[in-house]
Formats: sequence, C-alpha cells, structure tokens
Amino acid sequence: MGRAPCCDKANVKRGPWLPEEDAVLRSYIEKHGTGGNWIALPLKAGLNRCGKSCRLRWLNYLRPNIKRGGFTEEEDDIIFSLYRKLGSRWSIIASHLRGRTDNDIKNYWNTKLKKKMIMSSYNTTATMDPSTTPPPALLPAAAVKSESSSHTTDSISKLYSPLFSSNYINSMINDQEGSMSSSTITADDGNGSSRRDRNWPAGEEDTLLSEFDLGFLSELLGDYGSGEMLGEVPPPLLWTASEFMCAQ
DNA sequence: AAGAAGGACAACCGCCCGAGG
DNA sequence: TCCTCGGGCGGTTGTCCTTCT
Repeated sequence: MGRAPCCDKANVKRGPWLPEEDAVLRSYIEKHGTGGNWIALPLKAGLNRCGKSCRLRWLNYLRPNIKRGGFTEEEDDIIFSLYRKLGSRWSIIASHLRGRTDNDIKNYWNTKLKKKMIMSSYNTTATMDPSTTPPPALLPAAAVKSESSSHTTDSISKLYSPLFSSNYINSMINDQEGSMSSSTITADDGNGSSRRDRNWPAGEEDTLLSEFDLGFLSELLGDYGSGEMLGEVPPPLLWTASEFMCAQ
C-alpha cells in the first residue's frame, strides 16, 4: 500500500497556472507568508491547487528576484564546475547562482549545456570529423579502448568529463564491487536520467553503456575512483567550461 | 503554406528524509 | 523507537513555440 497522496488529485486544478491564480498566490504569500505549511496554503488562499503545485509555482516562478533565461558564460562555468563536483544536485548548484532556480538550471543543463559540452569534446581529437564521427563520448567502448592506448589517464578523463559525472562513474564502480553479477547497465547519461535524448542517434546510449568496461572506468579514475566523491574530485574533472574549451 | 521535427521550459510524479508526536 | 506527515528534491512528461523541409 502506497503513501496517501498529499491532496485529492481529482478535485484540484492541474496544468498551467493562470495569471489570476498567480496573483492570488503572490498576494497571499506577500501578506501572510507560507505559514510553514504548503499543504494548507491553497485552502487558506482560496486556490484550487495542490500545495506542492503552489510551492513549485512560487519557488520557480513567482518568488522575487528570479532571473530567467540568458545564462552568462560565467554562470556556465559555475554550473559546469559544480556539476563535475556534485553531479545533478541542482538545488545546491542553484544556491551558488543568485536568482536561479534548480528547475531552471536543470532545464538549461539538459537542453543546452550538456550538448555544448558533448560537442566540445570533438576537439579533444584533432582527426575527428563531426560530420562523420559521433562525439568521442558516444563512441562504443571498444573504439574508445583501442584509441585509449595512445591516451594518458588525463586525456581520457578529459575526453569523458563532459558526459559523465563523478558520482555516476563512482556508482558504476561501486556497482561492480558490490555485485559481480551486475553486468547490465541501464542507459544513463550521467544525469541519472533514463530518458532518451531525441537528438542522440537511436541506440547510441545503449551501445555506449552496455559495452562500457567498468574496469576501464576504474583505471580511468585511478586512485580517486574509490574515494568519497565530495571534496576529492580529480583535477581533470574540475575544469570549468572555459578551461575545458581552452584545453583542447 | 502546411506539416513535421526539434527546442524550451513549466509542471507533475514519486521517492527520500527529517521533524515531531 | 516507531510512525506519520510535509517539505524538498531529482527525474520525467506535457505542451507550446520555433525552425526546418
């Protein structure tokens, strides 16, 4: 038996918020605050909405001093750097960017920044032609392995740092250590998401990850692979977006 | 000009965790 | 110590808008 829902979904309005609803919510919170109880808030405010929906609307849209769109290069750098350290801890990343919400950053990463990083990884190998070759990070492991013989650990980390978060790689290693039978890795882009990105060729993620050799990843990460993720991020994974571009 | 495909982002879902009874 | 509940969070989906063919 599952947990009781926070509200009666059949009797609350869902979907896009109307300007009038925004006005009611904003007005109520400005006058009374949230009262520390989002579940009760819609009733008090006279809104036929779920409390969680009100909370989300306020935090992501109505809250004062929210910046929308137009991410700067500096913000890109911060997001990139923190993502390298923390993975998809969007709320923590958002706390480092004044006026940005976790949802905003998450969307920005998934729609723009991630692709930007993937495309930049082409430049790690001068002979690669984007018109004929998938990004290095999308190459099947076999191809990477044969190519890796001419790479140092640093250059391999550089190659993969745009795509895989350190906690993702650590989790793969832990998974290997924890269970020898866990040979199947589900498609995951390092963001913890199993969603198919429509821009990626069908099957590429599966090809990449099902063939990924965990031992190779351990080797890639070297001594820090088995360490605590936070505070022990290896130098190659600490690059900012600008540094990453310049390092090519 | 129209339909298809892709991009952007708002909103929802469901799980986890901590507080408090 | 256990249980319940609400808040918070990350992942996912839906929908509207833009661009492409």
